[in-house]
Amino acid sequence: MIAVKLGELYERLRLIHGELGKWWPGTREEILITAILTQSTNWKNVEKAMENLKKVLGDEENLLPKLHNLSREELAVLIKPSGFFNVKASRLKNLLALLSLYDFNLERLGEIETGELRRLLLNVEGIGEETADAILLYAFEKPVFVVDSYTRRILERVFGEKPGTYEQVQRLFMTVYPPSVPLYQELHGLIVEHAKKFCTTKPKCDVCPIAKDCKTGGSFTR
DNA sequence: CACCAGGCCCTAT
DNA sequence: ATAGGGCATGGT
Repeated sequence: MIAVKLGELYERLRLIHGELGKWWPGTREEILITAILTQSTNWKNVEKAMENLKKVLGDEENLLPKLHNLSREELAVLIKPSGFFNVKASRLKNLLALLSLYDFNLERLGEIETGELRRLLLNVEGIGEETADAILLYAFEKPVFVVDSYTRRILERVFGEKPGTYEQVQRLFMTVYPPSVPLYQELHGLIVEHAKKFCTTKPKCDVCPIAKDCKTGGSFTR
């Protein structure tokens, strides 16, 4: 049995899934929106909700200011397919309120120091660590690694590791992998895509190419 | 029919 | 710190 090294994970996943390209679709404005819509929700449902929004607001720029002018109730109806529509409508409004303080100028927001911008996002009710980091990595292109439930699951199943806190997992990845926006974007996407195929709640290790190196066979090493 | 999906917040322990 | 419940639609 071969021990899988965390540092080899990216390469292994790349060989299995190829290049993802732009994994998180949409403009930066859309990414800010979908980051909230996708919370614990299938991407298909997020797409339906986004289509509703575009249908009403048009699919060109300035989505955010237009959204800001909708009421929470109007918003809730439009994003219904994404589930949790009441809480998500509030969360979106909260984020939009923050963005409005910067006149929805994403360029200017992007110039804010990463740690500071992260704090701003975390102060928004409804944005937790994962959503904040997803926004930082995919919308603002900051080299911050995103940790989600799949990342923990893979750490657990493939490496037999107790995941620990969000920060611990994030630091682990960011220690092993050098800070790189394309790398972090791609690696997180690969983890999600791999997990969706093989690391569902009912593991499909029988058809997973790296299952033979999982904790049932391999061991974790740095 | 049951179960889950690219979380977060609040409460209780 | 960690566990559990609520939030809700649509796909399998």
